[in-house]
Amino acid sequence: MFDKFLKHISEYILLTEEEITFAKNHFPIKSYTKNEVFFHEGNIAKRIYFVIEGCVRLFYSVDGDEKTAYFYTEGKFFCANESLAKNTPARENFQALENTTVMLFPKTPDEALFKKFPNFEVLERLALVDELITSNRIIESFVSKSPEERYIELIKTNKALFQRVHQQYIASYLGISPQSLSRIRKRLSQSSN
Amino acid sequence: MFDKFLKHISEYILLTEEEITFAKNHFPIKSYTKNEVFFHEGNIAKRIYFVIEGCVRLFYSVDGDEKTAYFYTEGKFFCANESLAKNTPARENFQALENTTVMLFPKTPDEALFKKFPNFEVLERLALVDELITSNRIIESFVSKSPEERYIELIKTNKALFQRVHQQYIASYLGISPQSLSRIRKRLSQSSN
DNA sequence: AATGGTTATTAACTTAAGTTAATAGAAGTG
DNA sequence: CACTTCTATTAACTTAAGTTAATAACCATT
Repeated sequence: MFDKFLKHISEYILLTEEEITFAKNHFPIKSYTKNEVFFHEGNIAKRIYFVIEGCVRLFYSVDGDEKTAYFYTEGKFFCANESLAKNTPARENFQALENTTVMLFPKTPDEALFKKFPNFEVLERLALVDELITSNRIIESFVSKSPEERYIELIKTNKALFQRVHQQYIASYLGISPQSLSRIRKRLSQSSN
Repeated sequence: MFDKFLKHISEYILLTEEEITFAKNHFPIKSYTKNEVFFHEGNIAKRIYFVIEGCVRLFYSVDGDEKTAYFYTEGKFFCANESLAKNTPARENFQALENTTVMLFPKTPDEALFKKFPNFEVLERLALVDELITSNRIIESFVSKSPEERYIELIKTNKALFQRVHQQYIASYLGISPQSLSRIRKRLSQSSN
């Protein structure tokens, strides 16, 4: 499993032998079972997660409803950012949608660690920027596209997601009800025939 | 104007005398006139902006329409993040909605600068995290609230914005048409009387 | 293979947003 | 101050999403 981690992390940065050894000895690997909600709102985030294998859903609870904000798959970092930064209770919930294995990175900024292994600081910054870019794209999509257009965009950019994730979650991620997504799909399948 | 910068920046971090002097000598201050679009899509971002005074609108051009994604006011950092990180043409446009003064921070990560003045690195990370938290809140709002609820939320969290920004831009920021925002306002004013 | 439980689809109806256009109101300019 | 221009509101109509409920399709378990 650690080898898979190395493979994914090489997409971000080339770690030194020392850094790899340190990660192996100090960054825990954890596994969650399908559908397990392993981080609950109200808790204070202490760690940054990295998906080695599987798929994680970020959702908010609103009036007993779950509203999906994002999906994280292999090679992605995630955490309850605001909670981590401000030491406040998180509003986020994280759920494994498949049997999922993650690596836990230390809470940042960890200046002592960064001084010893500067690549971890670079890595963390890359992860932050990556997440920010993704978030900005989602916002762009919400302000500039209709639900139908967002659905079409998602198929284009991440068709694989539909093979892994329930449609109700995708509907929520698009900001609409499952019924509306069903209608959109019907509309599109009819207009293309 | 530099004093105003120091006042705002103190909300983030305490800079050393050396860092303050360096900023004064190396980080340019620029002013834009009301309505000026000072950064256009298609350009490649080279700088991080910091608002010293005024208000900046981030918008995307879609089929000749302008879609507002965010407003930046005093004390906020902004830039075309993806363009800056990947050296690709930006999709963002930035427009001063008032006469606006900004400070230009160097493109990051600037490892040489960070080594000499570590606080700039910390500052940049704080700015990134701040922007990410804001983005995540906006996404939470889009997936979990109706336009009307987003409008009510915005009044609660940032009423001052309504004194500074045209309603059409706020409508776009909420993901709806100006006419819809007008209707929402009417609905709410009637139901509260 | 049969069962029970979950997920997706469909339908009928309600509500609200999009669109086009006209009007009223506010702000900026000479 | 008058004029022009831009912005916000209103109206009428269209389109699509929300909602509730029923049904169909799919999965998991035994």
